[in-house]
Amino acid sequence: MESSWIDTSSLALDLSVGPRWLPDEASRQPQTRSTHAQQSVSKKDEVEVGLEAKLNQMSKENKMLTEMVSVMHYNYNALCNQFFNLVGSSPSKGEAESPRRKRKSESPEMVNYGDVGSEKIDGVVSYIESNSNEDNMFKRFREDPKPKISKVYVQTEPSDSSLVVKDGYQWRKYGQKVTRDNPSPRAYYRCSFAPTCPVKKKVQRSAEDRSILVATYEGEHNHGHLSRGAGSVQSGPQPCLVSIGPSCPTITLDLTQQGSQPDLGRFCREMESPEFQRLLVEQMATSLTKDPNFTTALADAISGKMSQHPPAQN
DNA sequence: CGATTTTGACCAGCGC
DNA sequence: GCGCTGGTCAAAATCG
Repeated sequence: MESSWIDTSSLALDLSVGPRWLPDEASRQPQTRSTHAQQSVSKKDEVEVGLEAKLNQMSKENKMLTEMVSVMHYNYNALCNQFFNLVGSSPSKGEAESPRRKRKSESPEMVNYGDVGSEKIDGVVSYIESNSNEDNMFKRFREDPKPKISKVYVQTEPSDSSLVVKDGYQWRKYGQKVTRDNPSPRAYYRCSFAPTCPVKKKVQRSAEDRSILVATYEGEHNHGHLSRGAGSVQSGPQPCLVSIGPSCPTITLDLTQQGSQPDLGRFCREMESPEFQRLLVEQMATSLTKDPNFTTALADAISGKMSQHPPAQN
């Protein structure tokens, strides 16, 4: 996941959380027409004030959630690094490379899908799987220390046949192969920003869904994030866009704020609490049920079902 | 002209 | 040992 914080453009934060203001709700507001002009003006003011308050509240919530996710990302990376240091304690990755062309097995054990995230890259949605499950990581490092591997699934235009995953890093392609289990070719890339950077990635279209690109990252960058802001090297939290799906409300998080470091410990404790988990689920459910598209689609589906199977007449 | 991509060849691991 | 396969190399081609 570390290499996958990409999109820079958006500062938008649409969590669809909390009470949602629906346009047609406005028209359903009390229709009673006051003949008194001043009364209607003051009502209008009240509505505006109320709306502003709601907006403020929502933006506060959004800000808080943004910080939480940012902290979660920080914490995750910190934990990973700690774990690497504690358990791995092996010579620097990449430096101690095994003899060249040593085949690496892609055993299921290596890629653990316990930690799944998602993000939006240049208009496409990607889902990230990384090998962060602690048990398996521990087992893996005890048995055979290997470079960190993560997978990124990138939804692309079906017409787009290129094997390019824009992740903000600079890659140099060094090979392409057609593999046995997949008719589409696999492209091999190496990080070309730093000659010593050991990170490699493989990009191949999914055999099941040709519109999905599967990028497999191996290793960790030993330099900052680049290719943003006129090629300047950047580090720290990268912007993150999370999209649950086309029909679901989007959660757009901006992690570009690099100013103050929030209280990591406090936020992490909060996020681990069952209360936070419960709230998260509640907010997801709320955002779904408040989404007019969702409710409309649900109503359509139900009415469709009912018309297919009309209730038994008595 | 330097950087990047393409592509055929080569090499090593693995299963039989 | 042999063949298959994935991963990498490196020369040529292409691009900006």
